Amino acid sequence: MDNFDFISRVLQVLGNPTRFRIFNILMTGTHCNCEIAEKTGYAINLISHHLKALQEIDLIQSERNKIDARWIYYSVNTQNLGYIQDRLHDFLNTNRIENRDPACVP
Amino acid sequence: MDNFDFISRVLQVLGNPTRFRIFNILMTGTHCNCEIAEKTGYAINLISHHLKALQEIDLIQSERNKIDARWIYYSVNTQNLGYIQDRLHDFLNTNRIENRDPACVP
DNA sequence: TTTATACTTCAATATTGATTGAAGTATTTT
DNA sequence: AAAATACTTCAATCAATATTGAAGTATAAA
Repeated sequence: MDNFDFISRVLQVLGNPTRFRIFNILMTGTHCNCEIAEKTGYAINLISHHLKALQEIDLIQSERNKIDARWIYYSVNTQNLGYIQDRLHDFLNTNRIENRDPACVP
Repeated sequence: MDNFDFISRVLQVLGNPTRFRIFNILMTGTHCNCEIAEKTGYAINLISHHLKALQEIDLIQSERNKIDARWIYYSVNTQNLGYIQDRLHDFLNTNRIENRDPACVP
């Protein structure tokens, strides 16, 4: 997957409003599935589904509680978020835009 | 529409791979519909449809050719792109992430 | 003023993937 | 060992929207 496809995929994943909302909750810190359910009102399996998509692009990570491993904590993968932030910034950089004359002229 | 919804909408629009590809072509400079069709192979009305969506969030703009007004030129709205770039950068800022203990603990 | 061009809009269909409900897994508690 | 908890995975349905084909609009050329 080249950089173009990577950015496209990230936008696709965050482009879903439900996922965007869940991600934004994780931006306020570590949460478990049940807490996200509480805050959003979404079904618990739906949250699980979207967390998986976020995890697949390494935007978030999960960790089981040391004492009670039934609890799984989800948090933003800060290192990769920084990377994505940079790639996205580069992608949207206005300097990339060339002063081009369209080929189709009368 | 608050900033959160705005970013969500931008991600939604760019999250579509076809639109993302069209947008990326415009990042290489001004194009008319027919040129995008040539480069992508997409149907001309499909391109028109996606350009409209990009235009609705002011990511791109259009201008008719002065001599032959049948030609419509599409280009990235650099000012608004810069704004979006900044908002997105803020949104993804790792400093926003709080060091939070999940409420659900054993 | 008829025809051609460049593009848009509309309406219908197709596709993707979001959502739901049920079943399954892992772990802990009793 | 059985029941409860926290969550995941599967399979089916549903909804949003992408795509297509046809008709429509605006402008220019013949």
